[in-house]
Amino acid sequence: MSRTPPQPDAPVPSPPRRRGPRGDAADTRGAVLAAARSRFAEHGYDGTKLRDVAADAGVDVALVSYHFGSKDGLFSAAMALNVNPAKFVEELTRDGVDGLGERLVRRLLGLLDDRGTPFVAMVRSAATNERAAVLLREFVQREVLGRLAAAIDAPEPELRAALTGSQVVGVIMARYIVRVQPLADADPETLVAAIGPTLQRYLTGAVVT
Amino acid sequence: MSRTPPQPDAPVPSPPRRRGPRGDAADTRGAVLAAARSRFAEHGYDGTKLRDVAADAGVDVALVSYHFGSKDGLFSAAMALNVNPAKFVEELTRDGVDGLGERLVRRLLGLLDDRGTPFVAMVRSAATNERAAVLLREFVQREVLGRLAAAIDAPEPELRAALTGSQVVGVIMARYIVRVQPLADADPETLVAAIGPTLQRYLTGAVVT
DNA sequence: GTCTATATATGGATAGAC
DNA sequence: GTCTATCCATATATAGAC
Repeated sequence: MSRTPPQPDAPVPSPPRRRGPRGDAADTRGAVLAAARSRFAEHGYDGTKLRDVAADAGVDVALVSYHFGSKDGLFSAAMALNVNPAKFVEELTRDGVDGLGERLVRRLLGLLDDRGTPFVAMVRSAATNERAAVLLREFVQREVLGRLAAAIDAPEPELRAALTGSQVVGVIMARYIVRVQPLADADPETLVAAIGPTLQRYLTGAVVT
Repeated sequence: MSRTPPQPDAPVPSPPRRRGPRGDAADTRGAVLAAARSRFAEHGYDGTKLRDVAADAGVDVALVSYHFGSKDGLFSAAMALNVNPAKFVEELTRDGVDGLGERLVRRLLGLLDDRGTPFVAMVRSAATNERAAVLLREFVQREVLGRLAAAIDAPEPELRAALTGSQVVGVIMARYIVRVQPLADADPETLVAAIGPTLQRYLTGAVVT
């Protein structure tokens, strides 16, 4: 197998770009960011080429470097989350700890099922790129699991948070990246029923002997 | 951050290699395979360079191509599992279905905790490389989860198998790749107690409403 | 701000001497 | 079987004209 042959997602037949400032809304930066999110989510950090991002955004490659300095800079900017972790956790825990696991799964799937979310990109990139792994670890641990652990009240909060994170990451890998059936195409509520109790136990149940 | 600066795992001070057949055991092929497993596990498919593999093995780069034809060929050879899935599942299910979840976790951690196992390489590579993703999906689904689903006797065996797989992959990501604490350094038996019941429920419990 | 052209680096693969 | 030398493709980054 020829190692994922050079297949640009869409051949992008090099649309004739005219010179000078763009006539339209001209938010080059925004267009590049959107394209980058999608690319990073699909192919991970190393698999994403600046040329493809530029082509998707309909701008020249050089502009990417111009606006974001480097591929790293682009990645950082693209990963800036569009959801507020604090608000996210607050909404989940607002109604108490009962059914928290189910609510967490439901909310997460709702967030991830509409494509291109930065989180999928982070998980994908984390597998091969050290920078992405650090970002993911720090973000998940501090911004999400830390808050979650603080909100519940049980012994060994860090372990509980990590266990919860492991199941969440596993679902993301299985459903969105590796696409194991029937999990990949399962109805969201099926997964809520199946996985919710797991997270509930990790968060509030008996996890250590 | 300069995107994982060019840091070979060990600087490898280019040991003076003499010409002609190796005087020692001379299992060049085996040495290359071992090095490849370790590299693929550490850096994934795309992150692994033939030059590094060759350096680790103490042989010339050209020999890698000579023996395995291409990077793809090397990957396939390296991924040839050193554990027999059929035997693995048989041993797990031999004593019945009680405590199956715990036994599965315990056996898995025992397998993965001594480094460089091909499975970590597959998970890591699957995130960005399509070939690795296909290999992982097919292997896990057919060789492991399929047998496991057949061995237990419960409705919706495929969903159960996939759910089990998701938690397993999640632990691998969290413990070996992203290294989320305290899960990364947790005592194996702690994880057996924490995660075993989850798998037990996925395999034999009530997972759908 | 945007483009062209190019420097620079990297990594897989091959030809051919030994 | 092993090594040297090299080709070639790919990709990031930058210089400088417009």
